[in-house]
Formats: sequence, C-alpha cells, structure tokens
Amino acid sequence: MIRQTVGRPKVSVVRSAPFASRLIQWQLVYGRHSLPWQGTRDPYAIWISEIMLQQTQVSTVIPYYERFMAAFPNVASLASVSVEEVLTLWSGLGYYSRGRNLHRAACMLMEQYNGMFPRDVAALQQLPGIGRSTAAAIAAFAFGERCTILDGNVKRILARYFGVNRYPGEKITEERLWHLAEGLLPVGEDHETMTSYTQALMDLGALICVRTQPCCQYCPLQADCNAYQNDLTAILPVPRPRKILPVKEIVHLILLNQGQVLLKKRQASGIWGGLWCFPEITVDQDGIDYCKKNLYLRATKLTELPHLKHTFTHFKLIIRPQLLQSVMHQPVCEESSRKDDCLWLTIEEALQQAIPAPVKKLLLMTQPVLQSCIHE
DNA sequence: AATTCGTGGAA
DNA sequence: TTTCCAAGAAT
Repeated sequence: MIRQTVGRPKVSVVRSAPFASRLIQWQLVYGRHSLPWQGTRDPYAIWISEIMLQQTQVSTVIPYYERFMAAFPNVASLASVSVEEVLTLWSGLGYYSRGRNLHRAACMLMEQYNGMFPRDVAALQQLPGIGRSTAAAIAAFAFGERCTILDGNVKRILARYFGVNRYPGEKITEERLWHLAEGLLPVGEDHETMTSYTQALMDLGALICVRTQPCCQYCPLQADCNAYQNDLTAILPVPRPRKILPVKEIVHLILLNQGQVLLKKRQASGIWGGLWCFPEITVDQDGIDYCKKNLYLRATKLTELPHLKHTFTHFKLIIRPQLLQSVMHQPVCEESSRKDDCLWLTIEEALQQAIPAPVKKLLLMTQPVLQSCIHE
C-alpha cells in the first residue's frame, strides 16, 4: 500500500461522509438515469441486469436484457421454462453458467420463497450465481439495504482514491478493498440514498474514473484522490499479472445432409457447457472415421474452411472447420437420430438454438455453401 | 489461492 | 495486431 492515514473506525466513518455525499450529488446531475434496468425497484429486473452485467459491458447487455425481460418478465415465468430456453436467449452473451444458475435460482426462489426475493444480503448470496457484490447490488437497489458493491468500477475507484498499489484481484488486496468500501457507505439508511450512491459508484467508474485517461477534471473526488494528487492515475490500479495464453487447436465438423446440419450438445461442464455445437475432434483425428464410429454416419469430405480464431480469457482457440457431406443410410439414420444429444437442423433453425458465438459465425459462413449443395 | 468459466469494445 | 478487461462467481 502507498502510505496513507487510515484512522480508527469512528474516524473513518466521519471522514467518509463527504465521499458518499459528493458522489450522490454528482450522480444526480451527471450520472446515468435511463438505462433499461433503472427506475425500478423490482428485484427481479435488477437481478437479471446484475447477472448479465457481470464481466460484460453495458452496451452488450442492453439488447439481451430487453429480449430476456420480454420473454421472462418475472421469477415464475423464468422458473416455468426449461434451462434450454434460457440458454437460447443467453446465446452469444458468454459465461453460460450465468444462464444455468439464473434458471436454478428462479426455481429455488419459487420453492423456498414463494417466488419472492429475500431482503437480506446473506440470503441472496445463497442463490447460485449471486456473489457478494451482486447480492449487495440487488439489496441496495431493490430494498435500500446499507451494503456496498465491489465490482471492477469500485475496485478501480478505490485503488486510485486510496493509492492501493497492489493488484486488486489478489485475495488480500480484495479483502482490503471490501473493508475500505464498507467504510465509505453513506450514513443515512433511506432507500433513495442507497440507490443513488450505488449507481454513483458505477457511473463514476464508467464515465469519469475509466481505465485509460480518466477525466479527473470532472471528478467530484479529485481533491481527496491519492492517485490524482500523486500523478499515479496512469499506473493505478495495478494491472493483472501477465500470463502467456496457451493456444489450442481443434476441428469442428460441419455435417451437411439434405439442407440440414448436425449439432451436438456439449457436456454440462467445461467450455460452452450444455450448448449446441458442431461435433468436435482433435487435429490429428480423422473426421470421416469419427463420423462412422461415433455418429454412425458415412461421410465424405467436401472442403476445409478458413480457420477461425477465438480468444478466451485463459486460452486462445483455433477452430479448423471441415465441411462434410453425410450419406444417411436408412438404419444408420435412425441410429444417429436416436441419440438425444444430436440434432439435425436447417441453418435457420440452428441459429435459434443455444449456440456459442463461433458456431453462429460458422453457420453464417456455411449458409451460402449449403444453398449451392441443395441445387445439386 | 489460483483457475475456470465468453465475448466484444477500446486503445 | 495484441493486450486489457468489463456492474464476478464457482470451484
């Protein structure tokens, strides 16, 4: 830590008053007030938005949020559908365990709370997909509970404000940030104050205290900000320690038959868990052989499509797509269609399933090819 | 405690 | 192009 004067608890509570009130005053004038999930105290709407916004930018979330709320406007409607239907609307958004947990939590809310939301943070945190920060966001926005969030915005703000010169993702540092955040909460306990304050933290981080080139001229915390006073805003917060991303290479088999493609459901765990994907093999496997042994399909190779690069947080993936024409003999056809983890679909149908982003790209690339195949 | 979960925007 | 990371949680 950079040298700083952190007082005893009583002192820090008193000193925190200006922090919260300045933020709140700033938020009322310069903050965001028209995001789709604002202006409501419906815990369901707030919950959905908070889950979608985990590690995901606002502009990305908005269309997904609108579609999701239109389809599932409340806990009961979400709990009543299959997890498949939830993942279909989640398709392309990433971190698909969020969608699975959302559905599980909706079912738990129906069973344990009669479809209502518990008011306290501890109970909220028991629900799958709701951690400490998301629980605090829901409790603050929906119920006016006096609890603090600690998302990427707040970590960045506090790292600068207090001059925290260690990586915020580090466990010990994160605990420190939680403690600092608790100490900055507004003293009042009314709902409106907690809503404004929590939104203020997010807005300051998103609009002023951004990662690169923060707009310190317009920051209500400028006078007390350690990083600004010491010209450290460019190097705080300390970035994540670099790691070399491993590169994985796989083959996706795009099987074509009578205007349809084959999608295979992935196992529940691992990347793209439970989503529909092309059959996947290693680069040194033979696609035609794989079709024969695992899918009971005779196939002939058509062509190899240009490879697709996809970067995850922890590895890079090179997808080598192979177009295969499958010939389905009658008994073989029955056998392959009997597998409940395989689906023959037109591309239009496939695009409406729970598929990850690269599969969507490949489907769109395949569309013209399939058209020409049909005319043969 | 360190990994494993997606995807796309911004620099 | 590469790098970083965004309203984090679960394991």
